[in-house]
Amino acid sequence: MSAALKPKFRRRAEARPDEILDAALTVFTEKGFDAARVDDIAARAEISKGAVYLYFDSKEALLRGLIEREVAPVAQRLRGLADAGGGDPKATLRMVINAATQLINDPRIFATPKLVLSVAPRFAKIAEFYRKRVLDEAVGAIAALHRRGVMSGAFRDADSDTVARMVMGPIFMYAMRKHVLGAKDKATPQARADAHIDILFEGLVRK
Amino acid sequence: MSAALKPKFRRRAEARPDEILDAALTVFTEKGFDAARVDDIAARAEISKGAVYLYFDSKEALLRGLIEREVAPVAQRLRGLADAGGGDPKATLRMVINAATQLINDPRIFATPKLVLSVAPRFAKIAEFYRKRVLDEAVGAIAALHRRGVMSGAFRDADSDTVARMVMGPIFMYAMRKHVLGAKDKATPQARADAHIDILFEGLVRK
DNA sequence: CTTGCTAATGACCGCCGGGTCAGTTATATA
DNA sequence: TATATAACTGACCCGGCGGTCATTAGCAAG
Repeated sequence: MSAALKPKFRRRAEARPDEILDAALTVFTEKGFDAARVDDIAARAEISKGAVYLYFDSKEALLRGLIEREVAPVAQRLRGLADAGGGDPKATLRMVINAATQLINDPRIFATPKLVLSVAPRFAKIAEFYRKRVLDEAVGAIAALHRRGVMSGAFRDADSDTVARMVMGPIFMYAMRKHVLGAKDKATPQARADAHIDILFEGLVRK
Repeated sequence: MSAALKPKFRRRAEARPDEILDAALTVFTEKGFDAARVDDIAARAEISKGAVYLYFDSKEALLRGLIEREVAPVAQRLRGLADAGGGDPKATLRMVINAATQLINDPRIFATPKLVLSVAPRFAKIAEFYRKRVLDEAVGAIAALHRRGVMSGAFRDADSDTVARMVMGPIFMYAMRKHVLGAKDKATPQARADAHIDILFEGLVRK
């Protein structure tokens, strides 16, 4: 008990807002928006509750700030996958399904969608924001990919929005089952992705 | 303003618990579990808050009671559709997708799943209960249907769980988008179901 | 060292909402 | 009409949490 005695707090953090949002994401995800106390978030960020209110006007502002921050990288990733894969729509779609199936396994990646879904009934603005900036983007990207595939003759013609739902729906449902309802599964992500691609590409019916 | 003067309250309702649960479902769905006040629920059931506590120990008990009551009919419906459709797996699956696509449009039908999803992070027991009694039942029923189809030569062989996810996932995703995120769509349920069935049965790839 | 400023604290307030309970009103019985 | 009892009310309590603010701790500059 000699040299250390770390200071009661450190000053001048431009990094503070981000640290607070990190803490908020963790606590909101663990407990849900209402049950999470601002004190919890402050504690997790290792500052006092008062300090939180230096950077954010209210608990709700914390939520909005968090979701806005989290949307950007997702949107970017989505745009990336739309353009990726060179000219081969089949290969690209395969890649997309593989990547999404892998990524969704990570609880941290699914944390924000999960949070948005849970607060959506009470915060219509947030719901709309997320729908337009994430869901519609994703659906649009996959639909566009499908249409390119139809043009190039790789895919049969079909309703592109439905195609998007058949790509994302099963993955989304798996995520909900695992991260929200707490199910464990035996199949590896790779096996799931392979089966998904096989059925989606070849269909269910024996020819 | 003479004869009526309706009594301040009516007595002896064996129907009370059910009326309260009806009110709870409405209010929980509108506001979410935490934001819903027991006073709100009482008001909606046209009784006082005190009366609610004559029938339920706590707000949480209200939630548990509600979900337990709502699970039974869903499970029953699932079992029904699994057995229906005579011997033709293709026709049965077509029917299942059609029915599910139609049913999910009704906000009241999706209300409980939506509620469960929103409280699941905080009430692990409820999440598990719902997962086993509803989700696993549904997945099991569809998987069994698929396996029957493989036996009879109607379907190609594939991982049955993945098949189940490809049947339910797109429908579930549509429901979330509509009932949770508040999206409106142009396509009719029939059109969506038809496209879903077409892609699922025939596959995406041009032969 | 002093001064000035900002980052941060932590004790505090007020209110909201879950839960209680003494009292009141309807009903059954006779 | 009188009595007993079950159903119900509504005022109340109290703990917890969002939000505030006077005060203090750290830092930079002269």
